[in-house]
Amino acid sequence: MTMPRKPAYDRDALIAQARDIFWRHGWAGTSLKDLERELKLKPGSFYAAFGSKDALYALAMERYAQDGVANMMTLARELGPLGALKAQPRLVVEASELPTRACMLSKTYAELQARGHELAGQARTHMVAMKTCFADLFRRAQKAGEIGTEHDPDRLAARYQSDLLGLRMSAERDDVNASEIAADIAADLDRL
Amino acid sequence: MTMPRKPAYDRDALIAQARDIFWRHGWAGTSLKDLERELKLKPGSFYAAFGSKDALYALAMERYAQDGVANMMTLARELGPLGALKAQPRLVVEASELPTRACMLSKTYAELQARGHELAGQARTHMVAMKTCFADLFRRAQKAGEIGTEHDPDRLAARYQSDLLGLRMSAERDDVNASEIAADIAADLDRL
DNA sequence: GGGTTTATTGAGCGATCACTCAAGTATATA
DNA sequence: TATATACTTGAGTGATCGCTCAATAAACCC
Repeated sequence: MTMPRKPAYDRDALIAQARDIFWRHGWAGTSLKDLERELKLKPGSFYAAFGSKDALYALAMERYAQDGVANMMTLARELGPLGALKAQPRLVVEASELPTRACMLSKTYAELQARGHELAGQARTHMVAMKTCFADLFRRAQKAGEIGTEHDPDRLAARYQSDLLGLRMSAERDDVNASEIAADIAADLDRL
Repeated sequence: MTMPRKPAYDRDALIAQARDIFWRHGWAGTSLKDLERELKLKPGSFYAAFGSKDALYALAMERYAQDGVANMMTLARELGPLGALKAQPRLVVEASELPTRACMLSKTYAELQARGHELAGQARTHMVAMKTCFADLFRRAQKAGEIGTEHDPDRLAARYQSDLLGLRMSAERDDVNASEIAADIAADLDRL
C-alpha cells in the first residue's frame, strides 16, 4: 500500500473564493469558465474536487450561512443580544470588504425559486436558521429586560430579517442613503 | 402604393405576458425558447417585433414600473396619501394573481448589477422613480397633517421602499408570516 | 383579381454552457 | 530507485444559448 499525491490547492480557501464569486454574480451569472479562471483550476481538477457547479454553490452557501450565524453570536457576546441586533444594520452597510451588500441567500432564493431548483430550498433552509438566530437574540433581550415582553420574539425576528434584507438590497444602490435606513432600523429596536 | 399586412398578435398583451415571465424567472432564467413557447411567436416574428431579448425585457420593466406608480396614485386618490402608503404592504402580500411577490426591479438589479448590464441601470432608474413617488406621498401626508413634519420625506421614502422590498422578498417564503410584517410596517407609519 | 408589402415560418448559425476523460505528471511508500 | 496512486491538464463532448435569414403565406390597395 503506497500513499498518493496531495492536492496543490487549499480546499477551504477555494470554497470561500467561490462563495464571493457566486455571491456577487449569482448562479447563472457565474460560468465554469469564470470559476476555473478565478480559482485557477482546470475542469478536471474542478470536478475531482467539487463534483459539480451546484455542489460547490451549496458548499459556498453553507459557508456563508455559518459565518453569518457565527458573526451574530460573536456580536452578541460583545454587545449583548439587543446591542448585536442594533449594531448589525450599521455593520452591514459600512462593511467595505464584502463582495456585495445584498444577502447571498435571498439572491439565490430570488433567482432560483421559480424553477424549483434545489439550491433555492437550501437557501431557504439557511434563511430559516438565520431567522431562528435572530429570534433567540430577541428572546434573550427580553429575558435581560432590554426590551419589553409584550411582543412575540418570532414575529420580531421575521420583521427584523425582512428589514435587513431590504436594507442590504438598498445598500447596493448609490441613490439610497443606506446609513440612514440602518440608523432608523436600529432606532426602531429601542422603541420595543 | 399598397398597404401591408397587419401583425396577428397584440403587442401590448405580449409585453405584459413577457413581463410576467421575466418577473418570475429572471433574465438568465428566461430563454428565448421559453418566450417563443409562451408568447407563441417563432424566432423570426419575435425579432421583427422586439429586436432582442434585452429590448423586450426593457419594455417589460417599463410596463412594470409604470403600473406600479399608477397603482400608488390610484390608491392615494381613494385612501389619501397616508392611507395609500399604509394599505400597500397588505395589498402586496394579499395579491394572489401576481407572478411572484418579489419586486421585479430589485430582482433585475440584484441579478445584473455586478456585470454592469444595461438593464440593471434601467431597473435602478425605475426604482428611483418609485421612491420619488413614495416621497411625494409622504410630503402630501405631511401637508394634510396626517403625519408630523419633523421627518424628512425623502428619508421616510427610502426607508419605506427598503421595508417594502424586504417584505416582498419575505412574502416569497412560506416560513414567514408576511401579513404580520405588512401590518407592522403599516403600524410604524401611524407613529410618525 | 393582380401586384405589392409585410408577417410568419423553421432550419440552422456560431458561441457558450456544464461537464468528461484519456494522457501526462508529481509524490508518496517500499 | 521502483512502483503505485492520485492529481493535473486541456482538448473535446452534446446540449442549449441568443439570434439570422431565405422561403412562404397572408392581407392590403388598386
